Amino acid sequence: MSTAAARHQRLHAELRSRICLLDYPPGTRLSETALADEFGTSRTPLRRVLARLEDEGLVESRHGVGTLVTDVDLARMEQVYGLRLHLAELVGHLDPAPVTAEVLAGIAGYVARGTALVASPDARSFAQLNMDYHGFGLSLTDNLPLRSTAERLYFLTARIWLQSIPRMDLASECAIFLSEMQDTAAALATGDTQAAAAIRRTHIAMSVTRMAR
Amino acid sequence: MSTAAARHQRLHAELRSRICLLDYPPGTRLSETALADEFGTSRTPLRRVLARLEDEGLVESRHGVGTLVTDVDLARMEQVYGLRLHLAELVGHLDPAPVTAEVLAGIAGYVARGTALVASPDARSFAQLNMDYHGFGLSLTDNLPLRSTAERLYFLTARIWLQSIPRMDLASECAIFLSEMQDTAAALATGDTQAAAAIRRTHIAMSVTRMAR
DNA sequence: GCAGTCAGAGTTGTACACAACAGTCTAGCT
DNA sequence: AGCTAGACTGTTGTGTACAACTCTGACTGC
Repeated sequence: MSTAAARHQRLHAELRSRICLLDYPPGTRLSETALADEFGTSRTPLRRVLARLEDEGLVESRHGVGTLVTDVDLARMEQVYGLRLHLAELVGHLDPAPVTAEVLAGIAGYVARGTALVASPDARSFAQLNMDYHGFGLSLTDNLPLRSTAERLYFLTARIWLQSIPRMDLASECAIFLSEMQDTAAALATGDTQAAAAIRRTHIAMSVTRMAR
Repeated sequence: MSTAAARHQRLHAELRSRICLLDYPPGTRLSETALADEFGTSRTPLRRVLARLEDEGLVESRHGVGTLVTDVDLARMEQVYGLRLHLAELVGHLDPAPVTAEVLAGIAGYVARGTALVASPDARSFAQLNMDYHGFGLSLTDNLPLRSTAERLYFLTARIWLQSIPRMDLASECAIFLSEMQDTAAALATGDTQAAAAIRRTHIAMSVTRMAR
């Protein structure tokens, strides 16, 4: 693989992570020159990354003003959630991946991380774990376009939970999350990816209703 | 709207159309300088467009070689079709748009174009009509992410029909297409967008099985 | 005759200088 | 005092020169 494409992927994932973990809160002005300087490159390859983030709806470049992190609210994102629910369900029906020992080891690891999170709740750790866990959930299907589509939509809504957590009970959210992972582990132990996908779907739906309060 | 963004949209739509109508068959080497010259701009804005097309999977840039139109075959695209089927169905369930007089006028127009197509069948005209009609079908939902996602996946598979038509019966395909549009017109006349979406879904599915032969 | 090598053309990737633009602050006039 | 014009600063968008890379083909040595 060419190093240029690899660097592009790295920068894209890094900036996307910063945006979705609210290191760059909505409205933040990202400086192309500052970022290029930080990553030891010129503006040109960096603009390639920002362009992709703009196509994905995470930033918005305005001539003469700056590159602004987009603002998101639950109302505008409800359409995305409506679609995400169905896609989560589809993971269990469209080219489901065989449940290998590797998969079982993966879910066990997430249960462990979830247990640790419940022991010492932290909003940012929750968000990071949720992000990683979403990637794991996508690995349950071999349907590549489904994966990339669901990923795209996930990162579009990922920030909302962190924005809403001040109005919610963090400890309770962590416990619910761990509970979901445990249920998923049980489903995967029997090789039932459909059940795992259904669990994910209902979890997302309930999470939305809790945030909407 | 800034003229820069507008031009970007224009060039993107134009190149995408050329690729999906096989003006640029798979494997074609697109020259950045030649395209920049044709559109009266420099390589920089044009590369922005090509980057987007690459993210969408329609072209692939290789350093020192060129920007190649991607190759697609039905086998690799079956995953995309599997997803498209469900999304087509969702158009009728997720934020369905009210059936206005404008919508009815739209479908009537497409039936007319379909009738003309049956009168004098032509592969390229079919493909163009199919492309426009797909956009119309998306207008039946107000769910924006569903629209953009379905559009993205459509253009990923749009070329396959034109590639397969030499092994199929063009007149028969045109008749089937017209029949679908007439059924859709009847469904929309009763305000039943769910039925319209279901018709679209079954049509896509049957089209795939015919192409697979 | 054949294989290896090297030079050349053509391409995309990168860096940088400059143009275009938006917002702000100040100076000057009324 | 208030208001307007204009310069100034900082940003993104564009153009262009050059670097990095791939492939081809001819040439040279054996």
